[in-house]
Amino acid sequence: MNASRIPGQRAGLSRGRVLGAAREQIAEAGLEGLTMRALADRLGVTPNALYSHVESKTGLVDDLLDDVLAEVDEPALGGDPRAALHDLMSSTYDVLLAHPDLVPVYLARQGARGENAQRLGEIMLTQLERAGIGGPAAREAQRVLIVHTIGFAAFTSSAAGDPRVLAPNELRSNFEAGLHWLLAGIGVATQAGP
Amino acid sequence: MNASRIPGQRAGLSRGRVLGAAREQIAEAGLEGLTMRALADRLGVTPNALYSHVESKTGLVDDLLDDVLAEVDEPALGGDPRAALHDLMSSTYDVLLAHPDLVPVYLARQGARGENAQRLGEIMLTQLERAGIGGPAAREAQRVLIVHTIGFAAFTSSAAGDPRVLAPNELRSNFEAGLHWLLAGIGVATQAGP
DNA sequence: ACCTGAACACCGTTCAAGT
DNA sequence: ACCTGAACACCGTTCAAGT
Repeated sequence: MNASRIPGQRAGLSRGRVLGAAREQIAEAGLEGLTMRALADRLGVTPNALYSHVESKTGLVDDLLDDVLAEVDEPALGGDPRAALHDLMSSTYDVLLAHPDLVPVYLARQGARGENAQRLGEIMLTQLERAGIGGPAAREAQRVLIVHTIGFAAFTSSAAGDPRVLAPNELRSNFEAGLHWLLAGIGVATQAGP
Repeated sequence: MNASRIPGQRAGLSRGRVLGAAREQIAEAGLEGLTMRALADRLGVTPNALYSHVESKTGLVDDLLDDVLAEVDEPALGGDPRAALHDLMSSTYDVLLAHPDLVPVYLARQGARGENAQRLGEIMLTQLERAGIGGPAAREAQRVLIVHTIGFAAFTSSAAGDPRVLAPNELRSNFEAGLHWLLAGIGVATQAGP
């Protein structure tokens, strides 16, 4: 597109601008529409210019994934640990569904390598500890809750394009039902379901 | 590779042979190694010849996915419905882990379009009914159990390439723990965990 | 350090032709 | 109907060069 620049001239790119453009591209054309070449076009740059700010397409997507988790609401520090765990998973579900194209990629990658993913994982362990669950049992509970939350978000987002769709409301309350069953099994359940 | 054939000569291809070669290719080179061109090479054929037996690469993978589910053990008809549900999900988990490269694709696709997937879904509903769960509650339970099983299989298979790995045994008993929590919550639990 | 130009080594899929 | 030959419209990534 932009042939007015010659080698050596800056285009004003930055890592942040590249990630932002990637989010725009996904929003407009879906995950399959996110190619290095389309991304370069959007930024008015040749494809290889991106590699000055991003190590690879895989790395770019990894950063995108972890950035999404920054939007998850952290529970208050002093509150009820059971409610905190419920709200944390529930907020994660909502945040994931706000970026439906990225959800299927989550379980494919190792679930917890980015900064935000690790931080959320530690918050979970802290709240589990406060609820009386520690050691290996806490890590078991943590994995089950993560799988349920990301898995159900993936299920919901893939069902969105289906002909005989369920209403998102129904799938959300389905997610909540499972979450309560799990919290009860782990031993941190509130008295009543919603 | 094979330049000895001229247009019009048969190569002896069939849908079954294509699917079989696809499985071999995945086993040797992983899912990313499954390309139409590599598949054609393996069969001694030009890439476009495959389109006489398969509608697209996506369709091929869909068939591969559903074929895997044919290996799942069906529960005995007359037994305890709680045990049947447990064994069915447990067998599904094992079968999925026997094909780790295909697992991440499952949740990305609509979970239940193939023949075998639908058949297993109906078996679940039958056993839930026998356990006293019917109607919308049964479909809720069904979704939660499916998400847990496929999700945990995906988690386990992605953790297999990890440096600080957990033993597969540990992840399997982690899966079992979550499964028992869910069955208890649904209302079809056995008295004791494993 | 940041970008362009050009290229490498691939993809899935289609179209026309041959038997 | 089943295959080849050739091509279309793409990919991610690398290498050399320019400022």
